[in-house]
Amino acid sequence: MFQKQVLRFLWPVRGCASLPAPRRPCSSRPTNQGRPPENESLLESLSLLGVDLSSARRRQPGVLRRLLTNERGLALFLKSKGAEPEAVASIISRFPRSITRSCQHLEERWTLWRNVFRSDAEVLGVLSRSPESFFRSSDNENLQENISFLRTLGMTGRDLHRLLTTAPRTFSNSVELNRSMVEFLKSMCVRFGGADPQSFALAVISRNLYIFIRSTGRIRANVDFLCSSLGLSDAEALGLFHGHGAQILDVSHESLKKNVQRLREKLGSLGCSEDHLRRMILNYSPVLFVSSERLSDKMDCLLDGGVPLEKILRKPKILDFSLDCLRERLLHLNALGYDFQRNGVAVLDTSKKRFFSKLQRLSPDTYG
DNA sequence: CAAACCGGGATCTGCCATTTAA
DNA sequence: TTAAATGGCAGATCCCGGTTTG
Repeated sequence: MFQKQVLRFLWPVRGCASLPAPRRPCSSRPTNQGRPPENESLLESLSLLGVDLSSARRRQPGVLRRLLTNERGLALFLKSKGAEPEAVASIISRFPRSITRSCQHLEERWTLWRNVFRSDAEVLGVLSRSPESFFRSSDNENLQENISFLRTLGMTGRDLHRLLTTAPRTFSNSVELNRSMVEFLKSMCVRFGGADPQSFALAVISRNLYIFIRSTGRIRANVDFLCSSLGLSDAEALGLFHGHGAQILDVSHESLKKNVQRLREKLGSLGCSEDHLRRMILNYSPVLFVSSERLSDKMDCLLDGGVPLEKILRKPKILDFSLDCLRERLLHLNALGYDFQRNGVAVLDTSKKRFFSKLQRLSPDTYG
């Protein structure tokens, strides 16, 4: 109890267990390149926990020089939540600074995360996957503000759960950063003449859970590029980004440009116009996720398999499926003399189960 | 009834650069 | 000055099935 008070007095701002490293006296010169040496007993203690020291050293060398750390407290804490020793070692190896958090701080942060999740196991799962997301910030107040802010926006418990599970880094962003992303999304809505910026922002977030871990600069660049490159009207842009286009906002800007350009070239070589390109992307913009080489191969595969180009342009979603999957299905369908022109291509955009029951109906003798 | 529409699930971290704090 | 905190980046689908529609 006494010790805790002392620590809090010495480091009242952040809930940190450790003291700042004291000045080294002049008489004992630092040994390696003017830096104080690593803390030998800390290294021992970490080794005992199974931590990969070289990994820790490579990532956050400063931590290994600290005189006061809380690795044992952290290990006990995580164990009490159900973590295996290997998981603890992995967490510390990947984010060494985790050992500088005090037990009280850990309890607080865990509680805040736990309120969003359904069980300790879920928290542990995400934490193990991405230790950095949990530990990178020591600001629990900011975490609380983030949760309040997102709730105020109108996000439900389920939304928060999806968000924290999928993109846990979001919750370690400063609340100002998240707020500015929301403001940016609202301004997008206004720019395109939308009526309800708030629900537009929520829709984009719900369709693209990674949005908060992107920069507004990237999103803006992608929006501007798509609008000008495709010559979108306000209404088209609004509809696109509110719908499936939300997903493609966080593709890296260079990739997006490249994929649009390659798609443009591919369609051009097939005799399509700019308008075909525009309509294809508006029909299913996630087609821009497909890497350009793969996309070209898939289109060739479909065309060779007898799928009319017009059908592909109208339903680019079939390009989502793997080359192997498309080949296999085309093989089956061609063997049965399936007419894509007459019967459409929706049969390619189904689950395996549905596809084979469809085949069965088409040819009970072969597939029954 | 089957086809078409539509959205969601898994996973997406680990590293570097810059700014801030002590 | 060092280390902590924070922002930002690269990478580049595939598939399933509930619900609505015809």
